[in-house]
Amino acid sequence: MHPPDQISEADFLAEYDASAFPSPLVTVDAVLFTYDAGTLKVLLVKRSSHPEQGKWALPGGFVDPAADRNLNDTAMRVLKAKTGVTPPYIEQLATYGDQRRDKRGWSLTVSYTALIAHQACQSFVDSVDDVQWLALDSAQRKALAFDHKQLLADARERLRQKALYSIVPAYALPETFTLPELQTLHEALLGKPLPRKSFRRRIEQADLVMDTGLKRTERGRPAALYRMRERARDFTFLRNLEA
Amino acid sequence: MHPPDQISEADFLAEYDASAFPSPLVTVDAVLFTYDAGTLKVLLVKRSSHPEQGKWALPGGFVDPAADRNLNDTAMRVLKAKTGVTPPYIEQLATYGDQRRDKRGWSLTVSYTALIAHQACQSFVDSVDDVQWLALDSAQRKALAFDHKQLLADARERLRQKALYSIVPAYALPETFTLPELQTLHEALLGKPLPRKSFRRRIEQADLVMDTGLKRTERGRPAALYRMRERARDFTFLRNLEA
DNA sequence: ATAATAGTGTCTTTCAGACATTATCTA
DNA sequence: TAGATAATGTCTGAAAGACACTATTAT
Repeated sequence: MHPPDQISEADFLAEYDASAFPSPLVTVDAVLFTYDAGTLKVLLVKRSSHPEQGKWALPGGFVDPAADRNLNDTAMRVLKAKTGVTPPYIEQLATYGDQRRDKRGWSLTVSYTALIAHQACQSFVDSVDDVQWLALDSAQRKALAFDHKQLLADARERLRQKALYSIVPAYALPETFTLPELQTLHEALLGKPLPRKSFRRRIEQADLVMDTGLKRTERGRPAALYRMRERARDFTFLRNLEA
Repeated sequence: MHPPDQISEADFLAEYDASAFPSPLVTVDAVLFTYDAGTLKVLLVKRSSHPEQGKWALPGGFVDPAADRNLNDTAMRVLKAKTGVTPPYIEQLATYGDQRRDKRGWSLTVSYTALIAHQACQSFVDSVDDVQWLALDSAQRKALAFDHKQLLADARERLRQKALYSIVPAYALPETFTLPELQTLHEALLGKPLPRKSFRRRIEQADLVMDTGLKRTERGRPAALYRMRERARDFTFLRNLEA
């Protein structure tokens, strides 16, 4: 056994100076997806200041120890600043930290994935010119700031996986939606068509959605409008759709 | 459009002082599991200094911007310091950051889950007295430093999930192992018995293990010794075992 | 031979895939 | 009515659960 220090914890804390040690820069970045006009889109922000000034980036910002009680607060603050609202689905994805990703020095960013209905923040986003929804496919071909291309690819891959065993992607739709709508969203994530019957059957059997009684007619037979049940947020099917 | 700053990025970086802004303390903690004598165990370290001096904690440490190129380096450095080796399986799990978790101030820790064979570091661990393997169940009942009880619970839950759709837990076993051995490990994680036939069938059909030709006899009929194929690291079954 | 453990054969059950059929709207 | 899209019926196939059975060791 090492002998314990002779000073008390209180004395230790009184003396402690956090800024005495070199520490990474700490940020939070969010990958906010939506589904609009048959297209997966992601929210990007034009960087107004150095470094990487002028480039498009994921919405993000420094953790503010004074304003944020925890990391989730930071993520929500950052997203609200760019969309005017807080998305109905937000989840921590991964943390990226290394020497090189930011020219200012050793930096670390905690990445969040979030989903929102396009209409829920359309007017806000349209009102500013440094924020835009970009089609996911073109965003992934673009040069983004820092390692955001990687964060974006990882977030998409995670959401793609979820499309195989959950209906979490539905949070990218309005509160009420049709099953064909949800199916095309899943198909966009998976990059391939899904069997209609299987898709509906598993959702209905697991009782993940509630029929509103309303219908939406676009062309052809009207589709039933559903609302997600809260249990769908965490529900996972025992069996994946084929990858 | 905002006008871009007139100074160049190079000038900006030359002026930039990272320590001018308050930043969280940044650490990495690792949850290292093993399976020995029919028991799940986790590696704990006795804290030699303030804060939480004398309490048991997960192995961890500050990110060292000078020594670590990235977060993985930090995780491996921390684990090597406590076990003498680097585990064959290590994966980032989640990041915990808030005002309260560390009395020194706003702090953030990136949690890693790792697996290793007990024998691979037994002698090293036995040689020091501030490190020990503790049965997972008792560790979870103990008061651990900081929010490590939560990190431990989350890591266990993630590994439990993996037991349902992969054979990743096998990295907690020696390089060669028997299928009954692997099955009892999965059963320990899931807290319930598994059907023998199903367990073997899916592993064999997916060709996740290689027969070494050797047998191990404990009592009764000798069991075949297998080695994991590299593809088992990332393989996931299409269908989960029943939760 | 018996006890103990490893490993197999095979039937049932569950649920996704395939695909034809029916339903309900607009023009 | 035709065209379009939504929704269902029903068969097939793949893979997990149940469980009885066989195989191989030590004592």
